[in-house]
Amino acid sequence: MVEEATTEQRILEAARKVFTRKGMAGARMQEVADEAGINKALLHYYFRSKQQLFEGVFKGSAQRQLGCVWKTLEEADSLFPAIERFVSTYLERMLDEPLMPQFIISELNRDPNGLLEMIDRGQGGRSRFLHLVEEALKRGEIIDIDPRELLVNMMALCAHPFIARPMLTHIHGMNDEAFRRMILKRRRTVPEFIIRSIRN
Amino acid sequence: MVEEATTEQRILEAARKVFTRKGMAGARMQEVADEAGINKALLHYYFRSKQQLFEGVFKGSAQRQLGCVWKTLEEADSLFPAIERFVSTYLERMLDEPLMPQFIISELNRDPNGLLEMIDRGQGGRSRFLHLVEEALKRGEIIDIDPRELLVNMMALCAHPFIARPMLTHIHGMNDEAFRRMILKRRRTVPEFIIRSIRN
DNA sequence: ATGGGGTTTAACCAAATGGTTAATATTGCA
DNA sequence: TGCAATATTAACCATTTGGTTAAACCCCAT
Repeated sequence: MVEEATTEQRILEAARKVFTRKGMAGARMQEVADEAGINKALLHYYFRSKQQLFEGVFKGSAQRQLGCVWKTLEEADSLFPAIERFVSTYLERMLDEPLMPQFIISELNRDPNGLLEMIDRGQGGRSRFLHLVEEALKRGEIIDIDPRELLVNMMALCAHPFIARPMLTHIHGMNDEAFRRMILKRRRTVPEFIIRSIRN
Repeated sequence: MVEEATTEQRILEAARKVFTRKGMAGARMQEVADEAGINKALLHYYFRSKQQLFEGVFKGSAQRQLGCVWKTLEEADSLFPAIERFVSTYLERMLDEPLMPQFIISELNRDPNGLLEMIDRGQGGRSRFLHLVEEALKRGEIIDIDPRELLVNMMALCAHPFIARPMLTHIHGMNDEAFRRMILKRRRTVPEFIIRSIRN
């Protein structure tokens, strides 16, 4: 028996699509309703306002995605494997939801308050990472580098291809399949790139 | 004698601010008019439509900024200096206009057609860069690396701090001054990071 | 001064948009 | 079966928004 999606799920899925495509300001409630195959009034029956719908989508989608990425850092017990797992997990997650990074970034720029608290979930992973860098430094495994800057670089190398996707695919003349292959390849090359540049 | 800005200039400047803050969809013509200290009708007197105003702002701002960054690659005659100049020029330019990267990226994601042609101005710099990588490879200066991927990494390391600024400053508890210092420091550390990881 | 071109404004308009209402259809259950 | 709660819809509303119009204003060459 085919379990049909509940109306609420269909709405959230439709809203996710429309919001990530058009952004909060550009998204139209009517478009979400159409995408979900329902009436606009029904949309407001389930989610009283656009803001509320937005939060419903954002919190679910973003937290699910980012959560398991940060977790790789918390679980790691030495630096190089931490980097490898962080990068490959990040890239694999985002392949499932390629518009998510740009969406998060975009909304964070428009409304820094209220969304940032969600980022705080990653603080555990962050401090764990800083600790791993310190340890590796003490053991003489890596050169002296600002651990915060290293984290910035890791996130940059992971996220940027998704965020700048239209630009990259255009500059390098890639189609969707080529983009996908590039990301899969980067699961290996990005950790190599990072580790080569910090290894002692 | 103080040369006052012409009305058209004031409009463009105001529009740039509003568009970069709110994006195309979120920007309001009234807000641009207010910011410029003029009437909304006068806005339409100078720029017949929102789209036209948007293009006026975008083409000027983006082309001016990106133009001289790509130029650093065209002018360079060996790889490592090319990387150094590209990075420092990029970072310095974007410090003047910190919202520009996010703005470009964001609009490129919403409307890939029509804006992409502007990116093509960079093709000269791109092919020059690929050539420099090949040469360095032949001379045995660097390890075997996909030059396109190297370019992606360079752009990622430059652009990402600006694009993800609210997230970064929040995660690492930075204020505006700390962010600025971080960018200035990266003029040196990013080229080091890149070159260390590709040098033979 | 004055008439005419470019500039600026107040008032206005039509369409789009987020949101509401009241009535109808469906479902679960006593 | 019948009734109450839930789900769904069509029609409607108030506000916002991009855009227009026609009149006023300013400046300067005649």
